[in-house]
Amino acid sequence: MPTKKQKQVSAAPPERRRELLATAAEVFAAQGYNATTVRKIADAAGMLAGSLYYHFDSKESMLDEILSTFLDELWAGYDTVLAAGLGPRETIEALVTESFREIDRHRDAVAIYQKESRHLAVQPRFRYLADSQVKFEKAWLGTLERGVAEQAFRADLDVRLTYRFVRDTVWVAASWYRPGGLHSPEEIARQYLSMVLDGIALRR
Amino acid sequence: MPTKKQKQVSAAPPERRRELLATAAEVFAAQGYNATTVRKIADAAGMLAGSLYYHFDSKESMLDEILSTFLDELWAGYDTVLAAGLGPRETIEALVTESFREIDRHRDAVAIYQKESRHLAVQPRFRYLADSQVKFEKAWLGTLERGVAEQAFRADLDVRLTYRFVRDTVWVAASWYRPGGLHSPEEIARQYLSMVLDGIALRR
Amino acid sequence: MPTKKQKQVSAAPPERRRELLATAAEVFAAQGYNATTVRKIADAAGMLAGSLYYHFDSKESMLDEILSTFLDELWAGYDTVLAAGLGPRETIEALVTESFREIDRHRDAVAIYQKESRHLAVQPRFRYLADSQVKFEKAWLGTLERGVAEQAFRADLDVRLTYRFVRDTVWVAASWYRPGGLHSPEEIARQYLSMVLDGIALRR
Amino acid sequence: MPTKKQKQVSAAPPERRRELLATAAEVFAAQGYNATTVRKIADAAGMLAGSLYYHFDSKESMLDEILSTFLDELWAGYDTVLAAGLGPRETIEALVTESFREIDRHRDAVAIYQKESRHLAVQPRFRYLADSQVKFEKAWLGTLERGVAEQAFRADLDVRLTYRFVRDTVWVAASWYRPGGLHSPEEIARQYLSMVLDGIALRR
DNA sequence: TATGAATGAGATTTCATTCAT
DNA sequence: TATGAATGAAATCTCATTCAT
Repeated sequence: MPTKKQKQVSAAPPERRRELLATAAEVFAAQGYNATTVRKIADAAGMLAGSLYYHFDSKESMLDEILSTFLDELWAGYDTVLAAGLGPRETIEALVTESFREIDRHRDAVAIYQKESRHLAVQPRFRYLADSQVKFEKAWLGTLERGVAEQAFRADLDVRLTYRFVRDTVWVAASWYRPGGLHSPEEIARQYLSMVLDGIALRR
Repeated sequence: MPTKKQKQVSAAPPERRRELLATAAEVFAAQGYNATTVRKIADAAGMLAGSLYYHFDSKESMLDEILSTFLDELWAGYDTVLAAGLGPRETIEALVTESFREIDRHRDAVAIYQKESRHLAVQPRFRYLADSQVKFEKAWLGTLERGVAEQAFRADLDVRLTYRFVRDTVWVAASWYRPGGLHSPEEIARQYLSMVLDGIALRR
Repeated sequence: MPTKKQKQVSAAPPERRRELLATAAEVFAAQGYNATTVRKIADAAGMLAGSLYYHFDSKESMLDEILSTFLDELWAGYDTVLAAGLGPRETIEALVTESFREIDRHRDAVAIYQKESRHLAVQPRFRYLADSQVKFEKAWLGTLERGVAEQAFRADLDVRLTYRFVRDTVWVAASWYRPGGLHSPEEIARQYLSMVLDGIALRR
Repeated sequence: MPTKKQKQVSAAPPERRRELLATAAEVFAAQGYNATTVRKIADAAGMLAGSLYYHFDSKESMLDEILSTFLDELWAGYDTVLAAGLGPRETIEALVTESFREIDRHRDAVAIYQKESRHLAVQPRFRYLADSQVKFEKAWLGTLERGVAEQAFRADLDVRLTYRFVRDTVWVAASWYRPGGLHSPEEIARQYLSMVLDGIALRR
């Protein structure tokens, strides 16, 4: 039964949008949002700059949709993990693994997020970035604190510093990660977790 | 390393220049290079946009001077460390500590470097960024490999992954570091090293 | 007078055309011709912008048809009045009454005419607006002059000023007139004529 | 003592602005706001389109400044009249005369106001147009009502209709008025008042 | 040294119009 | 008849840069 492409019954309209957003995300990630002209996006999509405005209100709304779509999916994954009732170490392991999966699925969006979220977050339109940031910190920092209390994590470290360490460590990976590379997201997660949890020094 | 452009105006008091560059760096770091208009810099410096051109050739040359000054100093520090003939673990410790000191001294430049160096490096004018990158990798990766060989570091990790892990982990700190905060650069370095080398998990 | 363009699509049901023109006229009148996008018209008509082009050549041709239809009807009425051989005062009364009837029937067209005719008239396509203007002035000014000569109207006024006064006085009414309001066009005409002819001051 | 141009001591900066606004107003009045491109304004001012943005934020802000400046002056004049404690007929006479003086001084702004104020007034930025409208109606309608009560004006007319009649009759004059023409504003006001108050019909 | 005004190139956006389906 | 997608021209606006004073 050679149905290469199942008919998009009701999911028809967003199809083109999604393609265009993927293209835009690629260019944004590669060149930076501000350095990206809509003409570059249109070129990459094989159309004229003005034509993009049939699909989107503005360059900014493309950025908005890219980021919010990513964050929605990220939180779907995180919320599942957080609701699973795991111990602190297992929660951290699951969050890190989930993060690398998201990087794998949304590499461009993550890269954009890394570079732009800080100065975007002050704009009302992008308030949700700041909100997400807060929720994010609550989840990770809370887990780390629980881990210290339950003697899963070291107590001699500034927990806030630890939080930043783990957070940055994971997410900057998006800047060099290439989907379809040598390592699967799970494999990268495994090695990262090993380093983060046990260190890189050889134990004697 | 960056070859310094000839100073543009003969006897421009270096004092004012430095102030203006610091101002520019602050704005670049906060808003991103492309999103920063010369007007914003001028506003922050209390002058009109056109007046900046008495001091600098162009917006790009400000960026250039900020980044090259930073890299010059960074390499002065690194080269001293690398010439000291320390063991691999001690070398890593010294490099990390030196890195946090540079973040302390050049926070804005580091933040700019993080955000912009990738797409700048392709321009001839900023070739030195790519050169530095190569030299940087040689120093760190080499030290890590030496450490594995000398059984200072674990052999079961992908060393390239380890390199990125350590590199990113240290430098992203510039994105949240505030000079004059709770911890001195040395204290932060100490804790970071402890995490990187020994992990955050409690050993039983 | 406007020479009708050939109907663009052979058997386009004139019914739908008329509806669409009424819709277009409404939007033109409310927002101004230039500020009206074809999308706004299409929205108001419950279709997509491109679909309008099945019915009309262009946005301009809609405007053309609205204005020429209105002027055709206006002149049918005026010509009847002018051919009736009335005295000057009675002619003015009849013209004013007829004008308010036209405002009642073509409110939007009149409003558009008021706002746009001056700058449209220079275009060849809209030459008929200028022609109408000339014919209009001839009819009114002539009647007023005849009235002065026959001692129906005051001789101490600049007749040109009087002409403008009467003309404007009547037609601006389209800007506030709402069909189906308190007063019938005939009643408004009566009161306007009373003011124009006898003034608003109480006679002692 | 040939002082052609007194030195503009403190009023220096707005000089250029005022010139440019006058130019813009001229073009807006002639072609309509929407049909006027900033390029046309710039051409008329002998500069490039982009250069206008050194002086103004946007095309809209030029319009805003033109209209608000006009209304400020108008109300200064009206308020003086209204505060003078005149009888109703004398108040109407003074308001009409003042109106023609404003038309003389701000012909372009008045023409723009006539054409654009209705659809602008719905925008928050131009709320003051609606406010002014209300205040305007209060002043004129109030005076007319007082005049009816004090038997200065006819009681057999719909006063609201009378208000519109007088209001429109005066202000549309801006559409044909040319400063420096045959009649001074005062002379036009005199004849208009004569028509409005006593009618154009010859009394027997 | 700095200002005020402008340039000119290019960016984003708008919109009437077209056209295959 | 209408839709969905696009074109292409032009409009508004931005901004690094220049320059006379």
